[in-house]
Parts: sequence; C-alpha cells; structure tokens
Amino acid sequence: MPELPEVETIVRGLEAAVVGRRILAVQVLLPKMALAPVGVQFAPALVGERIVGSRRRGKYAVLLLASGRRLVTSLRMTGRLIVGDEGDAPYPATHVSLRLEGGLRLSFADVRTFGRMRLVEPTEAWDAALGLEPLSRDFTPERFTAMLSGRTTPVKVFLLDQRRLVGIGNIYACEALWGARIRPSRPGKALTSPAIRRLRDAVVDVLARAIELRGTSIDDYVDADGLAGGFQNRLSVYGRAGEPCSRCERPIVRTVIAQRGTWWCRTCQR
DNA sequence: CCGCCGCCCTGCTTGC
DNA sequence: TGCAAGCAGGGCGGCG
Repeated sequence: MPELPEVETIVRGLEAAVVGRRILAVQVLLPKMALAPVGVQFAPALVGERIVGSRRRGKYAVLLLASGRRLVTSLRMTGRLIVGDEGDAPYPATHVSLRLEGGLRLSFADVRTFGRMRLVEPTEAWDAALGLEPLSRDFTPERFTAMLSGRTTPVKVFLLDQRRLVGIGNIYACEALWGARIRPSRPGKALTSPAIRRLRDAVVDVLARAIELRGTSIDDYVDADGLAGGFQNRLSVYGRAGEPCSRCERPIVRTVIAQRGTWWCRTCQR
C-alpha cells in the first residue's frame, strides 16, 4: 500500500523517466478510473500535453503539465504507475495508458480499481483539504502540539487522518508509534510534550529512512520501474505479531483500532 | 467541525 | 483437498 515513502519513490522515478516528454496518445480502458472536470474529456485533453514536472503531495503523485493542468494519481492500496517501453506487453490490470515521446508508455494499473487518476484545472485547489507535509519545516513540535490538543481520538487514528498530517498510512503509523514508545490507543490530547516531540521525530525518522530504502514492499508496492523497495526488512512491528520486540524482547501484539490492524509492543509502548 | 461507519474491490489466507 | 468466508485497507460520502 503506497504511503508517503512509496509515492515519493514513484514520483522520483517519473521525474527521471517522463518529465520533458509529450503525451502522444491516451487510452482509458476503465472510465471510472480517469476523472476530469465537468465539460473536459480526460483523454483528448491530455493528448499533446507536455509533462513538465513530477511532484508528491501526501500519498498523491502529481504530474505537472505544460498548460498548468495537473494529472493527480491516487494509488490507494494496489495502484501502480509503471513506465515501460511502448513495445512491451501491456502491464497487468492497466486501466489508463499514456503513450509518450521516446517510445515510452506510462501505465496506471490497479487490480482492485480503488485508485483514481484525476485531471485537475490550473486554478483548482484539489488538495485544499489535505494537511501538513510531515517532512516539511512546518512540522514542528509546536504545530504538532496544537494539532493534537483537545483530540479525543486515538493517536494512531490521528496519524492516519490526511486532514491533519499527510502521507502516513497504517505501516508507518505503527512504526512511528513504536519508535516513539507510545501506545496507539492513547487519545491525542493525553500525550505529554516529551511524547509529542518523540512522535514528531519518529514520524520524520521512519519516513526518511523508508525513502532511503525506496519504500516498503509487502504485497503490492513497486516503483515506477516495477522494482520492489527495501524497507520491509526494517519494520519493527508492522505484520510481526508474535515476534519479539527488538527493544524489550516481549512479543509484538496485533489489535484492531478503527477497523485497522495495529501492531505494537505492550511493554515498551505506553 | 468532529468523529464514526460503511462502502468500494479483488486476491490471498484461513478454517472447516 | 477443496471451497467459501474473511480479511486487507485509503479515501470518501453520509450521518449524528
């Protein structure tokens, strides 16, 4: 499931592979996957556009187009953005296919069809409801404290809420809480200021380390070249129920918080 | 505004 | 062994 580090890796791959190239043809195989503003047709609007940038916002991959429009992709759980050669066999479960200059093809594939590609007008504030980037300078202990104050929801649910902080999904929420030694069910407002500081640092640290290893590949995630990441070998708690905690040797447990599997250490996380 | 819930989907895992 | 139910989960809309 692509979270911030995985989308960042994909976006960097797209930067290298497709930025500067013109879109020559667009095929939409499953219409619900390709959204456009009212009165704009997705495929015709993209043909002839040049890709001028590749960015990430939260868990969204954003291709900047010469017209000022943007192609925003949400990968959800199983979505993939794959760069291949025009002559390759079609990538499995491809729903949108862009033929690019230079004999390349950019495929948006998703077996579960939860993901979406969305063409956004230059003036449209598509990300207005999204929260703070955790790797930005703005993510200070002071800001984090203000965000958490009065929050009754479990801190793990808070970390997953993209209206507050963006980019954190189930894997990195579990990992950051373990790193900060905080119990996932603690209400946000109950965190002490040292705990808030530890959690801020743990979020930044785990995301940065995961980007260095090009993301976590458990079931589905691959980068723009179709390659797996390496952070799955560095996970401390996620998916490791029954294994000993690397800090205290007590077994990692799995509980459920807000319908999400939650892995943590009952001994170290308070 | 806030919090909570159900839905969307398919493939893998689990359990009988 | 075979099959079906259950689970996985990010974002969004609806509801209180």
